Amino acid sequence: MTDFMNEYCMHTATCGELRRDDIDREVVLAGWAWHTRDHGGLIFIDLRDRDGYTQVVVDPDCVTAEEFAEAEHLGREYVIKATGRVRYRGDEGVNPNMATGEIEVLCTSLEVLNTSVTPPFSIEDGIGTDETMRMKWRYLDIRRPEMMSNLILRHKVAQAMRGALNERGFIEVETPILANSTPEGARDYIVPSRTNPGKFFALPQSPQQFKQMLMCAGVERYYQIARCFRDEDLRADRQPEFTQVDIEMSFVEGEDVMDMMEGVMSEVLAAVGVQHEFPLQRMSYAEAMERFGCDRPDTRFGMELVNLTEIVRGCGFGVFAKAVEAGGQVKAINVKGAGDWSRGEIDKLGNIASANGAKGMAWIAYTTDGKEKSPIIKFFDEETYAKMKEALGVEPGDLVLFAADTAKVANTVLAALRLHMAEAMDIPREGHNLLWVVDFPMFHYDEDEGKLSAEHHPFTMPAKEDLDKLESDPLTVGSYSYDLVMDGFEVGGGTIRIHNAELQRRVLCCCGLTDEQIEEKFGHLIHALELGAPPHGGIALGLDRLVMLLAHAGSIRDVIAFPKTSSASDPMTGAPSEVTGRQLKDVSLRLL
RNA sequence: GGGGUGUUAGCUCAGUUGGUUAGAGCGCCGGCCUGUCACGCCGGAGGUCGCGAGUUCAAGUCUCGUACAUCCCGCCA
Repeated sequence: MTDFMNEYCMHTATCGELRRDDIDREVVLAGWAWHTRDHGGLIFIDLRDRDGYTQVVVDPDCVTAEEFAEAEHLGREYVIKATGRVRYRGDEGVNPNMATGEIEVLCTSLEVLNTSVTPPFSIEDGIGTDETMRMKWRYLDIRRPEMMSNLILRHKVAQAMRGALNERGFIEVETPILANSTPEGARDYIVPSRTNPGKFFALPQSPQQFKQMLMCAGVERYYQIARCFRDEDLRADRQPEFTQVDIEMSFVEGEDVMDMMEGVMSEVLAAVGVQHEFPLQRMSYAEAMERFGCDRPDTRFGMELVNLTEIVRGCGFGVFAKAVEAGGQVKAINVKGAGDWSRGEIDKLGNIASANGAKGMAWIAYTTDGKEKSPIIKFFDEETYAKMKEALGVEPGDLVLFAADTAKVANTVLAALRLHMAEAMDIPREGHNLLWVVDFPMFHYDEDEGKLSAEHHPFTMPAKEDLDKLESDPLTVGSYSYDLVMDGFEVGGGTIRIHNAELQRRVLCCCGLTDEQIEEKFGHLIHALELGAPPHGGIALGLDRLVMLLAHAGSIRDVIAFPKTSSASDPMTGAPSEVTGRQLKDVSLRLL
C-alpha cells in the first residue's frame, strides 16, 4: 500500500518505512511533531505520519540558526518537512520498541509547514479519552495510530471483499439512497420531498428490495458496499447509519450462497492475516437456542446451557415445577471456579437475570472445601437433586445458576449470564470463531402488535415441506435462512427469497397485511416476481461489526471514521441541527 | 420508553464521616540541559466541582429535578 506513498508529494519516505537498509539515504520526511525532546544543544523530534514515526535529530551544527530556533519552539502537532540523512543510531541508541528504532534522520533542513494550537487532548496510542471529546475532535482522534490502523484494516477488508466478489462474477451496482418507506421493520429516517409536497422519501434500511429487482433484471450476481439507515436506539454495536456488504445471486439455493460466502470470507480473513478453518460449522437455530440460549452464540468457550426441564418436572420446588407445568423450561449453567463467590456477589447476578426478564434467579454454590450453599436445595428430594447434579456435572468450586420461565426468557437470561460470567471469570476467548446458524423459523409471534412477524423478513422463502402449514400452523414453518455468526455477534444474515408472486402474497398476508396494503406497499415487487423472476437469494454482511471484531475494538464507533453518539448526534459538526423557515416552507413543513 | 454507571483544571483521574485555602499525573507557560525516546531538573499559571433547586451553621460530598455521555433491556422486518 505504501508503494506510491512517496510519489506525487513533497516527501521521499514515510515516517514508518525507514530501516537499517536505508542508512545514508538522503530523505525528505513530512508529518506531525509528536513528542519533542529538547536537550538544549540537541533536539529530538518524533515525526509522525499515518505510516508510523521516525526520530529526527536537529543538531545546531547541521542546520541554520533560524531553523534551530524554530525547532526549539515546535509545538505539539506542528506540521513539519524535514530533510536529512538516515543514520544508524549506534548499538546503544537503538530503540527496540519502535519500528524505525534502529535509525534516525539527521536533519539538514527543517521547514514548518503549519503551526498548531495546543490540542485538546494528546495524540497517544490508547483510548483513554472521553468519547464525546474524541468525536468532537475526530480528526485528532484519527491521528492516533490505533484509530488509523482501524481505518486501514477496514479498507483492507472492504478491498478484499470487493476483490473476492469481483473474481466470482459479481457486479457492483449502486441503489438509491432516496428510497421508499418500509412498512415493517425499523423506524425509517425520512426526507421530505420539495417537488411532491407532503410526501417523503425514506433512507433505505437495506437495499433489500432493490437487489431483488436487480435479480429480476437479470444481473444474476450483484454486490454493493451499501450504507444503511435505521432510526432506532443505539448500542455499542449499532449506529444509525452503518455499512453492509450486500450480496445477491440468482439460480441458487442456500448451500450455494453459504459456499460462496465461505470462499469470500476465507480470502478476506487471509488478507488481514487471520487464520480460520473452512468449511464452517453449521448449527440449527434450534440447537443454538438449546445449547447457548441465543441465535448468535459465542462458541469460543463452553459453559453451555443444561436443560433440566424433564428432571424437575413435578419436583418439590414450586418455582421450577410451576414453570414446567406452564409449558416453560428450567435450564442452568455451571460456572466453574465461582463456587466460593459471596452471597452479595451472587445477588448482583440476580440483577442481570431480572434485567433480562427473569422473576428471580436460583443458584447453588459448591465451595472448594466441599460445602453446598443454596436457598433452594432443601426443596428437592434426593433423587431429583442427584439427577440435577449429574446433568450439570458439578464438582467443588462450581456455581450453578438457574432460570425457570418461558423457554424464551430462560434462554435469554442464561445467555446473558453466560457471557457475563465468561467476562467475570476471565475465560479466554482468543482468536475468532465463525459459524453458520441456519434454519430459522419463518415467523415469530409479536405480542405487542398482536400478529405474526417475519423472523428475517417477509421475502424469505418458507421451507418447501412446510408450505401447507403456512396458514394453519405458521409458527412451525421453517425457512431457508442462514446467519453468519462471529464471536457472539451476527456479522451477516441472508435467505433464499420468494420468487413466486402468489407465495409472496400468501406470506405478506400471514404477516397481517391486507390485499390493498400488499398492492400499495409491495406491488412493484409482486409485479417483478410475476414477470419472470429467477430463483434467488443472498446475504448482507455487517462491515462495521466484522471490522470491529477483527480490530478487537470495543465499539463499532472505533472502526467508523465519523460515528454518532448514543443520541445519534455528531459533536463535531453539530448535526442534526435546525433548518431555516425557508427550508421548511420549501418542503411544506411546519414545526409543531 | 425503562434500568445501571459517570460528569471535579486543557486531558485522565483522586477527593475520607458534610467541615480551613479542592489535589495528583500529563499537557501548557518561563528557565536550564548535546543522546533522549512518555527525556530530565527548577519555577509558574490554570477550577462557577455539568446545570437548577432543596436540606444544613456549613454541600464537590446528602436529597430531588434536569442535561449530556456510556453500557444494558425494550426496539433493531
